[in-house]
Amino acid sequence: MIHSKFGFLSYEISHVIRQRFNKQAESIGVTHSQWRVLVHLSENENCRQVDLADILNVKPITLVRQIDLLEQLSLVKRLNDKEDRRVFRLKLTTKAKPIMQELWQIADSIENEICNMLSDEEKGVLSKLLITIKTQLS
Amino acid sequence: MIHSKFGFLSYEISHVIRQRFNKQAESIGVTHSQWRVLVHLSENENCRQVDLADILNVKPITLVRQIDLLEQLSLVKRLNDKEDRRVFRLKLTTKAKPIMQELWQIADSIENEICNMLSDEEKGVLSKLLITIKTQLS
DNA sequence: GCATATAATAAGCCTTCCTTACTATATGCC
DNA sequence: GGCATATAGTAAGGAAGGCTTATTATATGC
Repeated sequence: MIHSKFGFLSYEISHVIRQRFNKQAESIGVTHSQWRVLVHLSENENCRQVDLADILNVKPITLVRQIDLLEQLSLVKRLNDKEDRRVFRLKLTTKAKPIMQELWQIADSIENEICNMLSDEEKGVLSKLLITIKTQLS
Repeated sequence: MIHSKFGFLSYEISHVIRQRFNKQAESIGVTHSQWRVLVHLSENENCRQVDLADILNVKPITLVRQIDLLEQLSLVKRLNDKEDRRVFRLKLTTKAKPIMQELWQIADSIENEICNMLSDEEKGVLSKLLITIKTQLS
C-alpha cells in the first residue's frame, strides 16, 4: 500500500515542509535548497566546493550555481586556498549569521507544528529511526 | 541540532530515495515526480485535473505540464466530461499498467533496502508516525 | 617532464514549479 | 432570458534545481 511506503511518506512530508519554508522565507530571498547549502556549510566551514557537493549529494556543477546565488546575496564567500590554487574554500559571511537565525526561526516554527502532532516519546523514537535510515543511506 | 529536525531528515532521506528512483527508472523514461502523479491518479481514477493537482499539492498549471508529458508517453488519457465541457477526466491507459508494475518494483527494491535497516517493530512504528504527520499536514 | 587526475566552471539541456492572464463554460441571480 | 461571477484548463514566460559533456588550470605520480 502506497501510504505505508517510507519513500512516498517522506517525500510527501518534505514536500509540504519545503513549500511552507519557501513561502515564509520568500521575503528573505533564500530557498529551501539554498538554506540547505547554508546549513551544511555552517557545519563544515572552510571546506572545498567539491566536498560540500558531496555532502549535499549533488554534482559539483549544481553547487556552483547555488554558491553563485548565495555569493550574490553576500551570504557566502569563496576564498582562495593557498596550497592548491584550483580550490576555493567556502565561508559564511558575517551577514549570513543573522539571516540564518531568521531562517532557523522559520524552520523551528514549522518543526514545532509537526512536534505538536506527536508526544515527546514519539518525537524521540521518530528522530532515532530517521537518523538510523539517513546514516545508513549515506 | 540539525540532525534531529524532521524537516531536514525527511528531506535528506527523500532526496536520496528520489535520486535512486530516478536513476533506476531512467530507462523507462519516467521521473519520480511523474510516477507520483501516476500513483495518485491510480488511486483516484476518473478525477479532474484540478482535483489531482490538489491531491498532489501543486498548482493546476504545474500538473498540466506533467499530464502533457505522460500523455506523450501514452500513459495517461484526458477524457471529455459529458456534464461539464470545461473538465477533463484523467485515466491511466492500458499501456500504463505494466509500466507501473515495473516502477513499483523499483520502488519496492529501494523500500526494502530501507526496511532492512529496521526491525519489523520499528517499521510499524515509523509508518504510523509518518502517516500521523502526513495526515495532519494536509 | 610528461601522463593522468582533480577542482571549478561554461554551455546547454530537462524538469519542476510558479505568477499572470486568457478562453470557454457553468452557475447564480435578477 | 441575460448578465455577473466563478471555475477548469492552458498559454506565456520565468526562476530554480538538477544533469551531461567538455574546458581550463593546476597537482601529482612516475
